Amino acid sequence: MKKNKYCYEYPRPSVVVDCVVFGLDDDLLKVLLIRRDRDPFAGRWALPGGFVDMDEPLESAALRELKEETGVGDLFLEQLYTFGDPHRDPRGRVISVAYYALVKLSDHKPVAADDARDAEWVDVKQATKLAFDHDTVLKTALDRLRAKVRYQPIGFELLPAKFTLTQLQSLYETILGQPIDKRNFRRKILAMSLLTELPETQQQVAHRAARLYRFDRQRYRQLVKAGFNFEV
Amino acid sequence: MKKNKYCYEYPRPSVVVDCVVFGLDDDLLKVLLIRRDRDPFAGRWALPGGFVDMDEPLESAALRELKEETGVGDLFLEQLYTFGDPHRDPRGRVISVAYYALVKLSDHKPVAADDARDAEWVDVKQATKLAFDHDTVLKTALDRLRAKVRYQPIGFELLPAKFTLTQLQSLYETILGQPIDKRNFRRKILAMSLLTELPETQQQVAHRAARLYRFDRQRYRQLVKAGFNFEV
DNA sequence: CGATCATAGTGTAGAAAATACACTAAGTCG
DNA sequence: CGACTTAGTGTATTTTCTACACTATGATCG
Repeated sequence: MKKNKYCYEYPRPSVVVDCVVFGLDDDLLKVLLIRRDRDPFAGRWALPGGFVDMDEPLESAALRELKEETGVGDLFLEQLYTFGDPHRDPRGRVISVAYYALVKLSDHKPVAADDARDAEWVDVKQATKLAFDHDTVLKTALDRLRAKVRYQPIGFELLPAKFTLTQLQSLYETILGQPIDKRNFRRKILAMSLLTELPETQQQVAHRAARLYRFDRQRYRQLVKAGFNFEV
Repeated sequence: MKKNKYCYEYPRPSVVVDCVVFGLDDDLLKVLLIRRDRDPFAGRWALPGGFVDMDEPLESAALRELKEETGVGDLFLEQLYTFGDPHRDPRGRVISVAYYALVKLSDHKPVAADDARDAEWVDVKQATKLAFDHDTVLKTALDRLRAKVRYQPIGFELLPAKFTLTQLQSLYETILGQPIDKRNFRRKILAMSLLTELPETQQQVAHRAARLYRFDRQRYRQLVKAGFNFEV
């Protein structure tokens, strides 16, 4: 006896949040997908997401869904776009507020076979034929990530806390899909003075060990306030 | 006998679209506001907007609202952000998908005192203490406009079809809030080859008449496809 | 009808930023 | 200890950005 308790004078759409979660697995950019076990689109991959509670801000809803799927708390999260085509969900009018997130896949390693949900990290190039309009959502997120990474240092969110300059460069090359000159890249990145050189080097590599750096978030905030910009 | 016909198993928020409509009035950047005649926020200025119909795409809802308020059809319209704080409307949960638009105020001159609605073009600098969270929405739109105008030639949407380079420069100065060097500006703008020089000049000015130009939208589309970028 | 006024329109030189490019250094492994 | 692998470094050239001031043209007014 819990059906149809909530009645309104005019019809209302459902509102969901969907999350495009990016992670970097070696040199592959991956996205977190969920295998749907019921119709519509049973058996197809979909973006994690769910309904927004009535007393819950949109961003909190996105965070909640993410924690349920990935267990990850500390991450970069930003609103992407709102998709509202009347027929994007065959069950009825569902408006989706999409977010995209960047997680340090390397730190929180609980990758596949989570929480009883069939969640998996999939190479973005393989992630096609998704449920609903999620192909479009993913493409929008990728475009945004590519555009944003050029003028804001968000790439660090995908790397472990300590990383080498080569890792960082390779990340940019992966996201932007084009090779970058090593010397020019290093000069430019270091000129931003957002990186702190650590007294440590890489361990257990079969060649000269590279210096480790960390991203100096505090300094970044200062520079943003001072009106700096950060093109790569 | 039309109350509460629409019943659901779980509660649902209302969804509205709100529009931030910018127009250029001489050297002032203005925004279209509506004086609210009922509570909440009776007597305060608000952004034009309204409920999304169940079978209507979000952008169509925004366009519909805009036509109702301004009579303007031909305009630049883009989704801005979705505002979903649970308490942004004291009457209940209302999620607002905000759009921003640029209109050629100079062409469609039916400015104030429209359609029985108390709509008015207000200098953006004067537009404060708006209803709901519309101060935030307006600020977000302004930030977006300022950022976007630097790398996409959307400024033209605010000017009449035929305009002088001085008008264009003054528009950029108004939006960006800083003076620009005349010679450098002209060189850069003309180098993009997005402007077609017209065989006409300005009329009825008490000094040397300036050459008129028009924006070549077709050429713009070609260049976008070719991966050009357009920083100013 | 000539002087005055207001804005249109134009070029260059110096500084800064972007690009292209190849070798030596250091650590591991067999 | 030689071979292998990646780390780390500098310079010259080209391109882009910036700063800057005078002449041209048309309208108006006395």
